[in-house]
Amino acid sequence: MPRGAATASGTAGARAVPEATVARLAVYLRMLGELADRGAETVSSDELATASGVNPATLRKDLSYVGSYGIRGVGYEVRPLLHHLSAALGLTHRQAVALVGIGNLGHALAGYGGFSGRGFPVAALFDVDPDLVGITINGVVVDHVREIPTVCRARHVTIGMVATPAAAAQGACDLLVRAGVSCILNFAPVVLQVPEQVEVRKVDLAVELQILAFHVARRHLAESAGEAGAAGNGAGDGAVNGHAVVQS
Amino acid sequence: MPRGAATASGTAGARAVPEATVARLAVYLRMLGELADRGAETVSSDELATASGVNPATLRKDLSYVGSYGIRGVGYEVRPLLHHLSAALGLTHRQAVALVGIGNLGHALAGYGGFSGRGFPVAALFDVDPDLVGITINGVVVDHVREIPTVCRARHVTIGMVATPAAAAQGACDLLVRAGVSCILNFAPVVLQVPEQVEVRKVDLAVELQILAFHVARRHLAESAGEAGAAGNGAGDGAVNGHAVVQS
DNA sequence: GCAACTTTGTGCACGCGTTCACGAGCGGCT
DNA sequence: AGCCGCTCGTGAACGCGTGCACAAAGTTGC
Repeated sequence: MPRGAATASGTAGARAVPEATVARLAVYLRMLGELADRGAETVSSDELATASGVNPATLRKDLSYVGSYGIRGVGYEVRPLLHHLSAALGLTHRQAVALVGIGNLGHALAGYGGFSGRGFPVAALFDVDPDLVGITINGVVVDHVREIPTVCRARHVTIGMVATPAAAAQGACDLLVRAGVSCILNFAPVVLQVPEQVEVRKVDLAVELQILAFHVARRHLAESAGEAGAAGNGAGDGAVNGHAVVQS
Repeated sequence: MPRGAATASGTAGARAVPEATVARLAVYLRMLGELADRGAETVSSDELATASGVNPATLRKDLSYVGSYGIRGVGYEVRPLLHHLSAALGLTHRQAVALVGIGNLGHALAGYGGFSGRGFPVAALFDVDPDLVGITINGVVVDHVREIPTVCRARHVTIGMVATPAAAAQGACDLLVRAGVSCILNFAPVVLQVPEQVEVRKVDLAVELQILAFHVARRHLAESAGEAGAAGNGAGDGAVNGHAVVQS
């Protein structure tokens, strides 16, 4: 990590879009898609914000990061905003996705319609198991992991997903990196080591459950211990602090 | 949201553990498990932090939230810390999990060994499809969604997972809430409406990919625009700004 | 054409989370 | 036993993200 140097200001010049904003923009995009399907012409920031589960001011600020196309007194035109957001999120070109690890989770991901339906066709599948290599899932043939560099380059894969067991994840990741993949979505419960240019996002289902388990325990604790007065059915005092819904 | 009143200090008294800290504690716990399997006796905050992909200071502060059991000059004893963290995260009792929606993703989640292996046995499965109701996955029979309230109560389910299509998610969520489930992990691409006491976490795979796509696009942009020198074959410069790895 | 209402865009402040830096305690060595 | 080196625990500062509140701008009604 850099010390004090380069206080994030100098670099590109284009105002960097915060990570959290990018995540929300993707949600807005989906909501806009639904609105467009429903035939809506315009949306106010209030409507779109409540539908997305965020504060209206946050939404407006988020949209302002990518340049504002709203009409004061009216709201946002659904179709233009949808296209604009798509462009801002880099969805103008379909991004080919490679998936390594066709186990339990991998198989589901390979068959998941939500990816290709939203511009992310799963273009390559890999595993080491000889019984899996050669089979076809959703029209894509499973190749051996050693083919990752050649196949990924040939099919212009830009995003990799790692759904292997923990022990194999780093190796799969290394192969993807060697294939020129610069963004990786990691489902394996390990912290991947990657060169600086490569971006990794981690989705850890067991951790998600543990976070919830913590809240269950805390709730039980607070409920059995402290509560004396009040109905205890949740609302009211606000003893236990603030935000009930996280909706990360 | 409250204005100035109750500046988060007065409340319960027990220092509230930040959400982000809880998420990291779960990661530390896993790493400690691996270390214990490997026969390690002690770990320093530096080792555990790098293994978990976080700053050592952050790790120490995180651990201090749940009471510190470290030994100055030595580090942390693996086994005691592991037990202590398990207790702090509410893993002393196994939390029964219910899964609604046995589609592509749901089937994989039902068969995923990582849950029951880490203290979260999948104790109930639900769907509306008559072809699915009655079949057995990993020793658990799929029940009809209408059975959610009775079955969940009978099996002491504390955590619910929603893996239905978007249109059915809210209904499934409502049934889980009525069954007394207070924590829900939502895989459907909708913002669930829940009463205040219920906590929802969202895992949205399409959004994750879109976030990565954004970074791919930004990288392409920066690379084609500004860059003049360098090989461009992947390794090397690292000119593009700051943090490459997010590992959320 | 003017006034009033509606809704966007954004400067500002608050609070949270992360990181640094340093004091406090513990083990090992002489 | 005393000193030294190592590592934890934590107070303080920085930076970021969020939410409020208000000005700018456009639209509708008269």
